[in-house]
Amino acid sequence: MLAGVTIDGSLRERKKRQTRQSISDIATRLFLERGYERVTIAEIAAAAGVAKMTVTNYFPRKEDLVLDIAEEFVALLARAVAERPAGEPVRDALRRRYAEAVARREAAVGFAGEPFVRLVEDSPALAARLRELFDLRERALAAQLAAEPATAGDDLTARLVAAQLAGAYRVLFAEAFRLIRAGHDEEQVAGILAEAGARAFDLLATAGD
Amino acid sequence: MLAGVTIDGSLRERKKRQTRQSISDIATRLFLERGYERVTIAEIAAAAGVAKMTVTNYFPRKEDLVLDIAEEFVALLARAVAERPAGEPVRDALRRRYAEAVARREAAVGFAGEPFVRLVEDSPALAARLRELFDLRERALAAQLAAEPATAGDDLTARLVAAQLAGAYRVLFAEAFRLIRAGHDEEQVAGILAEAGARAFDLLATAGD
DNA sequence: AGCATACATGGGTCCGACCTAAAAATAGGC
DNA sequence: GCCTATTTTTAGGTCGGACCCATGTATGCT
Repeated sequence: MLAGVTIDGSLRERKKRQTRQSISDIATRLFLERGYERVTIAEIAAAAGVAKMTVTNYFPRKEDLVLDIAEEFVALLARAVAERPAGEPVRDALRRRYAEAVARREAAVGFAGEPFVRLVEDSPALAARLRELFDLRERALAAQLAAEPATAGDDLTARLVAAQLAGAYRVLFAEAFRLIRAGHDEEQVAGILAEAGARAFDLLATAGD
Repeated sequence: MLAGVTIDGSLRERKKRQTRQSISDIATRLFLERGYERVTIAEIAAAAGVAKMTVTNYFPRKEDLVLDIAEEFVALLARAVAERPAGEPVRDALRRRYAEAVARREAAVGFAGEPFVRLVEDSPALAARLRELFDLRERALAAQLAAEPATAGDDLTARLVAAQLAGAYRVLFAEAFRLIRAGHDEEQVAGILAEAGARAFDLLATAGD
């Protein structure tokens, strides 16, 4: 409790992770088979062999069963800025980080299987949750920029710059989904996005520093 | 029917508008009194003296009862671009239109009473709907830009530029809400926004043309 | 005036979100 | 190893929003 780090190897922790993973896997399978809105929480619980409330405990909202990378997704840009080498302009750091994410086929920039892409884009609830995540990402970046020496104190400018930069990432994410839906394979998508990313960041004014 | 313009003075049309307006007014009053989530559709229907389904017929989603300016809100930017004088750069048109909207205290750029602002921002459902409207606004602008001679054919660039421009409007809208919540009166808000708008558009690269 | 259309009604279903009390499982002290 | 405190899971329920249907009623058109 005090030493809250009840090591993640404890029986309790392990079982929790197992239960969580099992629920998530079963839910994903059902969603891909039949579509997001046509699977109910009760069905997932039944299929996973747990109580309805257990599903809700692990995933407060149904959308969380699908979009389970929230933390990483939201923090991506703020982290890239915070961890950049001293003296590097913000825009350069984000351009670099984007290229890296594409090279690594990271989900946070839009890499996913076609069925998953369709699942998310065809469901109003999931699309709404994705918008919310983009919004949180932009806010996190704005907070980080406001804490930077260069922008310090000027919150409005920080928010404006964050909107420009996060906006580029968001459009590129949508482009990734579009390409995947159009049937391009991962390698093609990566190639096109690398070039699109370069163009996107060239378009941006040298804002931030 | 064929000459579908069954003039809006017909009895049927008038009654429809009355019913709609009456439901909307009563709903707004209840929401401001008790908060969005603590008023049910059934209560609104009862207070308005109509059937539950009638409320649903006019306002398919509960959020529509509050955010009833969707069409105007969504079209604002695309329209400003479409209707600008020949030869005027896109960015200039939007800068001009923003100043005009502020001068006119238009709701589409964030002018509203403080209770209304709190109502919207404190409700997850309404905040989500607002995000959706911003998204639709950006898409409408992107579509308009893609149809412009200068950007024609390059959809990705159109989407990137639209994100930058619509992003500025979105941040300025949030700033308006923030100022209103902080207790500034309409005149103060207008003054601050006029200046903030100028800064926001200065920050943007000369994109679009 | 009469007929087709469109609107409103009431009665229902379904599901996600949430609650509560109690049961089951585990961790830690002894 | 046992007992107790804590955490996790369970069962069964309420509530509200979205939706559907058949029916009734009012309006517009000819």
